[in-house]
Amino acid sequence: MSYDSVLTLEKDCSECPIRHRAVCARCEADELVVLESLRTYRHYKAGQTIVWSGDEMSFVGSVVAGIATLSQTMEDGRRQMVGLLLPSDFLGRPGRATAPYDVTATTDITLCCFKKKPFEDLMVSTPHVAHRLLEMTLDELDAAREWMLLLGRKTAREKIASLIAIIARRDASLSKNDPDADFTFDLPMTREAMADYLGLTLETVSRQVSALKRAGVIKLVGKRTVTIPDFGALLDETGDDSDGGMLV
Amino acid sequence: MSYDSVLTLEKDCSECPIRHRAVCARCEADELVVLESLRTYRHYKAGQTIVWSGDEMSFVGSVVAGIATLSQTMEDGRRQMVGLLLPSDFLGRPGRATAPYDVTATTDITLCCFKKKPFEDLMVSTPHVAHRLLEMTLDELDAAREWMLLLGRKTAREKIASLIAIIARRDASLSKNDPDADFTFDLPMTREAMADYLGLTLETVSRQVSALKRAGVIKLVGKRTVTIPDFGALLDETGDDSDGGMLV
DNA sequence: CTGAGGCTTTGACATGGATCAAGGAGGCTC
DNA sequence: GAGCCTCCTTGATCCATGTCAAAGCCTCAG
Repeated sequence: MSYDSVLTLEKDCSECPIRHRAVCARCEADELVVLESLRTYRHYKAGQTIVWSGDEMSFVGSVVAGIATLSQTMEDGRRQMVGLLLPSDFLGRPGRATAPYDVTATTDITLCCFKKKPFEDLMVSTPHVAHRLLEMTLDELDAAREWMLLLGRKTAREKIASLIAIIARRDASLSKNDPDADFTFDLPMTREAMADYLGLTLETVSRQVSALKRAGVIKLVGKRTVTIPDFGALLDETGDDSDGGMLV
Repeated sequence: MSYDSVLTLEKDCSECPIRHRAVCARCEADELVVLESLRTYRHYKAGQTIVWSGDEMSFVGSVVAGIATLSQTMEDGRRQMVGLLLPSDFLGRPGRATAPYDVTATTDITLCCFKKKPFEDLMVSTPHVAHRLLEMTLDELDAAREWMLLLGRKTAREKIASLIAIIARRDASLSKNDPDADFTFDLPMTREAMADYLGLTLETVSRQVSALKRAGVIKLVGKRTVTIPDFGALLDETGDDSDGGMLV
């Protein structure tokens, strides 16, 4: 294995960090061999735009490491984030020529890409890929619909609490913290990005974060590091069903 | 064919009105035979709840005729519609036990249903079904994301104009009207339902409909029948890119 | 250390949409 | 036709959030 390939994570698929969660999750060893022969890695720097809305998309792929966002912008500059791509999430759509949203790297990011046409062929020949992609798309649709409730009906304070709870939960599931301990994590985004997710202005975000802090629901260390002394208290602020919130 | 089966649209799949658009669109004649042996029709009256959020869902299926909505309700009664099921749309999710939303018939409705387990088997054995379902799910995801922009960033007036434009377009594509003529259609929902879609109150909906009428963008005959004298003028009110709006 | 630039906070004020309240229009039953 | 629904409209007022503006904090380059 070359030094370069170590740097860029281009290992065997069998050692890939997203092996068990990405579109290829269900593939057998022989299918992986085919995938491996088709894939190429791409790297983008934090802040870089990966695709512009309306551009032709010649490839599809999975996020291996890093975070990207999907967003739409109106003519006058109003912007709404419509999706978040975390490691193992899939980018692009087989069968579509142009991108419907802007895709932006929010951290340095590595993608495992396939040219669109070969991937479309793969979808036909490899049901495991198609099936896993369906599963992932259905999950994304659920997430989008939950977000619609947030955007359409929640107050600013509920929106902030919901976002923090979602990020906290994700971090908890990744880092397997002691669930009883206070727990602490970083908000991986600016106030402006939070505003774009939540359909608010950055000033309102700032004010509501301060309000939750004053109320003791969260604690801040610096601007970005959050500690949650009582997760239940945070959930009470989200406006979600008390039980529904716990189920996830 | 029995009298009863004519009444309930239970014809051969080959004569089914949604044959070319539903999950079964890609199926060959031999696959249809299998589907036909598994399907059962269900009927619901306008206003009836088809599934409650959290209920176990023992079936999945397609809308044959009529309209249903997907909605979420918060503890205090705030409600957000998160999806619309029109003829040929698919209801339910293979692999999931309970419904994540309320599903309500807004008109009398007929569903072509399959028990969940046999349908899941079908998904494996019939790639045409799985593939079509993926395609439909991706379309729904796009629609959900477009709606997120509307909910998060559009003004009340833009929301109303967008909703009317969407309904108008759908009716136009169904009825193949002369595109240059004024065209006229019914809003298939109450002001309250419109409010639940758009994240507004029914009063605001009423006011903004009146405002668009005063501005000459739409004309009303009765409460529900809308005429659009100049589609371009309506699109200008939606806040969408002038070209993007036209592309669809 | 100093200054510059990006991010964030906070204040003062404006306003779009929500809320509360009353009444109108059309359709239904009797 | 009378009375009663349900749905819709309109007015008055309130308030959450947006807008505009200033200043604070942190980091980085020099």
